[in-house]
Amino acid sequence: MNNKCTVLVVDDESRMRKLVKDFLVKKEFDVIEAADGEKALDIFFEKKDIDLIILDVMMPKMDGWQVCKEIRQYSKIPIIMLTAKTDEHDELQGFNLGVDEYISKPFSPKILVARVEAILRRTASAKTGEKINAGGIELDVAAHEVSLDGELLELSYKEFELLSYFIINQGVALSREKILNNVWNYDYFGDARTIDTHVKKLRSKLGSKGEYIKTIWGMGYKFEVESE
Amino acid sequence: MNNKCTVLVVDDESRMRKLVKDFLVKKEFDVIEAADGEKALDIFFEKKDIDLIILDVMMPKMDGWQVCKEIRQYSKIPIIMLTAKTDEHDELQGFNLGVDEYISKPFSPKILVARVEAILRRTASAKTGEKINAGGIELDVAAHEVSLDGELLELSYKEFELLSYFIINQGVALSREKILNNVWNYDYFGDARTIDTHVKKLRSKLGSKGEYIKTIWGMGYKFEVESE
DNA sequence: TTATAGTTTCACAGTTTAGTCATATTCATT
DNA sequence: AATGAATATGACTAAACTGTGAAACTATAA
Repeated sequence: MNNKCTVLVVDDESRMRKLVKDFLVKKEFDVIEAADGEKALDIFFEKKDIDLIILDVMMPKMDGWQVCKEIRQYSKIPIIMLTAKTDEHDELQGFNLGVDEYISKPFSPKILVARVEAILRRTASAKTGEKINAGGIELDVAAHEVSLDGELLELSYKEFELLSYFIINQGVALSREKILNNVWNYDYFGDARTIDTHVKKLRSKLGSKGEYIKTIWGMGYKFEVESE
Repeated sequence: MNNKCTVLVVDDESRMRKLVKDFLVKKEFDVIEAADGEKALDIFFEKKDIDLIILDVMMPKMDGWQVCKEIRQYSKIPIIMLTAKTDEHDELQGFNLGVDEYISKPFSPKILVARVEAILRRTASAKTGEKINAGGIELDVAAHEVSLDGELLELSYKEFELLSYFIINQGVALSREKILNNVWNYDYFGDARTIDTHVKKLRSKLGSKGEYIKTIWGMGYKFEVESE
């Protein structure tokens, strides 16, 4: 999947860096380490082929938020933040700063790797102008367009976001909460039934293909194409 | 089920280590031994492919709690604690430290193995795309789907949750209380007989495979596939 | 400002499901 | 085999959930 993607791991604790590095190396990633925020910035601006940054929040001199803010002025590179404990305020701050994922220590390295791969998959498809096809529904992420059997479909912003989320996660049962957190924002506190309304519209716009959006009673929705 | 999962067994008594090791090896696990807490930490941070740790509480130099605390700063790896006798205070402490299971000596090695397998199944299924097969019943946690010999089975939300819980804990006897706490919520105050009704429905939907859900008289239920 | 499209909330109706209860059955023990 | 206790079962009711249309609200552009 990845032709040696390069990940920059920033943490002041060498043991933690080593832990993360070893797991990523095992999964065929190139890993560069940085012991503090300043070094991280140096490396990032010097080497130009870094694909993702894993950033510890708690660091001396320059903390993770500052590093993130600095980088975000120049780059949209995916950033994963590591924080000591689940702290909702942190999480909100992170998403405002454009953090892509947020993992609280302690974490399972396997999960870390899974998140890294998921993010790179996501950004890869957005970059290369790749199109995703699911049962005749063609999604052009870069162009923000959807075609039904070649015919362009008019979708609103939210409708597109929702359909993208469904198609990217096809075959996976998605709870309303999960959908809200991903398609809306983590700080959205509205009614979960809003989803239903959007699903209704999507289904009607998708015509017969609307059936791919399945209802999972008591749980949420799932996008699935029959013949697979 | 497991492609040679590696278990780290930490106990100062070599006889106890050997006992646990022999049973795990018989079940196709790789086993690494450590005679004290410090060695355990060394091994854990050096070798990165350990899937589960079995940890004795009573050890010289560094006791099990300390080892657990140390590891939990870096990893969510499943930890099973062995203690000399059931002591509620210990159990609470362990729970706060993030211990996954708690087994009091003396224990039946069979139970130990069953718990190890249950925990690994649990963590494995958390990873996406993992399917669990138990005697022709295939559980796809991500898709929220169950197949019987390849044939998709229609289950309600609760039925699916209950069956998942049974299959993840296959081979483990489950009291009604435990089932209520895990499949329902901790604040559920309804009748425990509700479980019976759901078991009834599950059994009938599972057809001949319904027999895998065994009744343990005066206690609860156990999911077990004959030939195992 | 007004018009327009998009988003969200709400209430009602129609379904599905969960849980209860009474009765039948099974089990362990004597 | 008889007994008492626990479980299985089927029918029923209450509760929970979803689909839908319309109204309220928001943001945007003319």
